[in-house]
Amino acid sequence: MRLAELSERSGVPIPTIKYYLRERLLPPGHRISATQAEYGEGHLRRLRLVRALIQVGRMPVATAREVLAAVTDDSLDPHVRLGAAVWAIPHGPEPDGDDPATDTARRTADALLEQLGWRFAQGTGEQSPAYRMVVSGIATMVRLGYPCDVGQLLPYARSAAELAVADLDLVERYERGEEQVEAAVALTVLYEPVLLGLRRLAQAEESNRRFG
Amino acid sequence: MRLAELSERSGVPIPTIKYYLRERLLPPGHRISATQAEYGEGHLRRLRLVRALIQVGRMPVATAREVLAAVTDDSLDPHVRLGAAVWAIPHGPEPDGDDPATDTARRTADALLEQLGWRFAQGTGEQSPAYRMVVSGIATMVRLGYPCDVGQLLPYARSAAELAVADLDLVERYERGEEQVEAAVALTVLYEPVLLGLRRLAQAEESNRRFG
DNA sequence: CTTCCTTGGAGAGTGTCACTATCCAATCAT
DNA sequence: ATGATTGGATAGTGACACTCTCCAAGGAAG
Repeated sequence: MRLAELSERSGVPIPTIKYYLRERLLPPGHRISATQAEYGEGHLRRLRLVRALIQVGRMPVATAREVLAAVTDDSLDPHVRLGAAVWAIPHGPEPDGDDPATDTARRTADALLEQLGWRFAQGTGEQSPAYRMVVSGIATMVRLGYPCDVGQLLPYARSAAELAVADLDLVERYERGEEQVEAAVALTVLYEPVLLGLRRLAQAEESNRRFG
Repeated sequence: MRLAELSERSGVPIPTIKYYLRERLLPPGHRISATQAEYGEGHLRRLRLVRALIQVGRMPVATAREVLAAVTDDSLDPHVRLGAAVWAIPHGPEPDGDDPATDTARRTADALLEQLGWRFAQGTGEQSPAYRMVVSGIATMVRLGYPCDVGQLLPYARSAAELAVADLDLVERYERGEEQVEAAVALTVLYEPVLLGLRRLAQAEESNRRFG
């Protein structure tokens, strides 16, 4: 398959594909001659994943590159690779270390994880992006004057635990290996908007039930 | 309080506050003289909310303006206002109408809502942003070759329903009125990163339990 | 009073980042 | 042979959230 066909079948404009190639989000095609390269189904698949990460996951190009590098790194054990890929995924704004609200948030988060018995959640040694994400979110709420204590967060954490079970069930449908890692990344990222959308719909439904 | 003090207490640079004033994200201060204006606690509160919407919610300025306009619109009934504010909130990429994957996604979403009995979820007349968000997310997964049928989505929808109950419980702690609408907006937006972060942490925990 | 500093406001400029337009020489199709 | 197409490199575009610079009108210190 040539660049033009890759573009047609993926719906991504040719210059954009060239850009992704340049940024090493997409591996180069198999060179046929000095001016032609051949692309396979793997490229098509990878290209769609890239688009999903960038457009749906709103991920910066540099971050997407890291995630994809982890997905493809054959030198790692699949389980480790999965961890590395998901580890690289998001990370909004970093928690502001100078802010007392951040300290409060950190204590709340730690208490919550303690109560849930999530010992691996903070990551090994340094703190995981997910942990920082939670802390920074709580800190923002504290700053705005919303209480946001452990009791308030618990139902959210319990729902998150259910979600994780559903996630892992889906991931286990795939063969261990690159395919599974790719599925994990895709499902983690792509279910986010779906989940948030469903939450909004459920809110509307619940709101109507109570006040309607 | 003068602009300088507002800036110090909020941590937002003066030029940025001026920018928000220009963009009508922040109501103008009470003019004391031709060159001076006084700002109150309400301004500080609003300013922090603006930052939260833009930086945490990654919301474009224009969208934030709409949301805030709905929050402040005294001519509307609080319940309607709440709906209007949340309605305006985000909405990543629009579903691509020309794509067969979008049709599949729409059917899946409709079947899911049918099965759940969520009748208000699609919005009145036109489709709600949340519904479009869900459709576009499902379509992306279909395009990537992930099955994503009703059975697969159901556990997510059930968790979303639990989340909505928790959300509405929190919102009901506040007095009906602007305060409540503001709380609803803040909680909807600010709990998103927390929720997604908790999901990642729970995934790590669950993954460790299964493969660790 | 006068001199200096600060204030709020307005317009233009900056940085970032994902993408796109333009060229170019080599090569393929006819 | 010859015109179109390909992949690759370089530079440009557009959107957007700020941020800089200037200005005239007040206020404050001497």
